[in-house]
Amino acid sequence: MNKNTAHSHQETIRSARKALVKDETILALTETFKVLSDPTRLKIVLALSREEMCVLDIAGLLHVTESAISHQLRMLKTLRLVKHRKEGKMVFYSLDDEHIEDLIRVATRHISE
Amino acid sequence: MNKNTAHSHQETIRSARKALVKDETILALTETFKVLSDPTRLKIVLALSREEMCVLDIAGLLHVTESAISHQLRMLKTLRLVKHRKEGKMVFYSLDDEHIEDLIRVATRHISE
DNA sequence: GGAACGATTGAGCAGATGTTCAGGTGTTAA
DNA sequence: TTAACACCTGAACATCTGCTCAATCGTTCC
Repeated sequence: MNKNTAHSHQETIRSARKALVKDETILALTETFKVLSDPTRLKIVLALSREEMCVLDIAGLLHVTESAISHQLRMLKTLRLVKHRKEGKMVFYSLDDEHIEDLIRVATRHISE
Repeated sequence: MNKNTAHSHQETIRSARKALVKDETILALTETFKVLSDPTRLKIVLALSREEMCVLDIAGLLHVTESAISHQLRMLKTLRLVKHRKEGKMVFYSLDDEHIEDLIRVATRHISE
């Protein structure tokens, strides 16, 4: 039998016994947190949680260019966090996820200690 | 009175009336989400939520170098998410935040639809 | 003392990220 | 048709991020 240090030996045993979270789950979780980790995206989500808005409205509200907003909306759309509705030349966006607001609510409670 | 388009005019009124989230709050929220948006850090937090661990144990468990873990632990320590306790040449880390686990729990519920 | 060990640190690097810019699509109105 | 508008897109850019590597610190044990 190998004479490992007691330390790394215990680690091996513990590691084998412990049921870890699946990598796939870890990635899904980090993806979720990553979307909300950018100020612009978080502001968009917060704005849309109040009411449906079009791109120019969001851009004006956040003082960010149309283009930047459009890029972020595309990402939010891909991740199925927002949905859109066309009306003439305007595109109205709204939240498409009930859980996200819970997540922001819990985080808000967290930062206020 | 200026003849703006009806669209941007309404935006102006709405923007003035609406009470937005403070920028300071937004930054605190994104900071919180950003910590959990990296797989290595999330795994560290999940591991420490089960039990106190030293650097080498975490490194072995996650198959990441000591150095990488140490770097991340420093960040987690700065953000007061973990605390440490020295015992000889080993440093044991543990969670220092009750709310983080709630946040992960809510996110887990979210990804499982 | 010196060797071994656990942990930390800083510089450097490759990859990811968010914005800008210029150009494009599709729709409406003149 | 033409012009204006709302929006979208891809490339380029600067910045940020997480890891590696080498060196270092502090502690323990011989």
